[in-house]
Amino acid sequence: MSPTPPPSDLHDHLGYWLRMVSNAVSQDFAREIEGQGVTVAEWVFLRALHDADCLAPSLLAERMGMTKGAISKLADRLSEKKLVQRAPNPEDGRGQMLSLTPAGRALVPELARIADGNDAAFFDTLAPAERDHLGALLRKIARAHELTRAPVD
Amino acid sequence: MSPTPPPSDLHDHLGYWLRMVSNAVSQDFAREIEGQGVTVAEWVFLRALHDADCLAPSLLAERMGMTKGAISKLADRLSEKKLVQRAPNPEDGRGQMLSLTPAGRALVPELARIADGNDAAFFDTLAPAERDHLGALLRKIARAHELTRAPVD
DNA sequence: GACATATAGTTGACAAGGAAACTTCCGGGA
DNA sequence: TCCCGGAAGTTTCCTTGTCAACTATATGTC
Repeated sequence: MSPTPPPSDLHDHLGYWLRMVSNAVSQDFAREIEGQGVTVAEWVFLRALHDADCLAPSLLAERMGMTKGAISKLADRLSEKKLVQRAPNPEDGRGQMLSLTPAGRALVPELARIADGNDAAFFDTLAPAERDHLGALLRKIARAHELTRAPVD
Repeated sequence: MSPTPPPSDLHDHLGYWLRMVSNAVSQDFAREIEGQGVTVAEWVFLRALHDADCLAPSLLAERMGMTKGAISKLADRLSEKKLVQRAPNPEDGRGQMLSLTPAGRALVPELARIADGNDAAFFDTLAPAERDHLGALLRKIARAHELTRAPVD
């Protein structure tokens, strides 16, 4: 028997493969939407706003799993790009309401198509049943660990 | 027919679930090894060095999927922590040879055990067959896209 | 009504990685 | 031998996130 067994290999962990594939997907996607002048975090931000019509930064922070500070700066950038606008919350002097500008609203479907294409391209090496299975497994894990935040990075 | 179909939902993408689960695993792991004074990138660095005995920074950059600059700074930090040492490469005046210090070598099995525990804890909600299947699917995707770099972030 | 406490958002300091310029060294031609 | 192109590392600047301190507003308690 060896005095100290060799440490487990990186490749033995599911987390390793998960990170590898996940990073590749995200990096591919980031590169594609870079052409639209937008980052992945900005895409998630815009997409959330598209559904909500108008959202408080604190809620967005909660949903995106980022700090208030990060959201504040993200909003600055998107506002600079004329994709998002801030308005005071009439019911609470501290709060504000974020919403998409027309340009921002117009951009979302464009980005969504890119996201669709990226996802399809990346997972087309799997058969449809395998894709379904992969999705089911991931959702099962997410549910078990009560993951709810939209992942950003 | 609607004039503009609604943009696809984030949740429709496999990449979304992949990122969500992957980020959760990594963040959990990062929090656990923080107690050992080490980051995830540093763990990957140390683990690679453990197998290689001595490695050039450029090779490490290749394997970790990071830039030379990042590796240079990572080596600085680990050297500061007395876990890694630099030596000049006798055969090439430009190169150097990175290796683990005794402290670094002693730390790797400790970190490996934490990694094992983290992985087990995270995926124990899946049945063994499901875990195998998940791993197989991820490796299939990695192979199809020729992913070889150890993911870091 | 006044004050203590909590909450919304902003800001500044810091961390860590990428891109590119830079330094040093190698090795191949003329 | 003397260049000159390329490779190895380092350094600088930029980006983008966290954390914690700060400002302003709201709310509950006496």
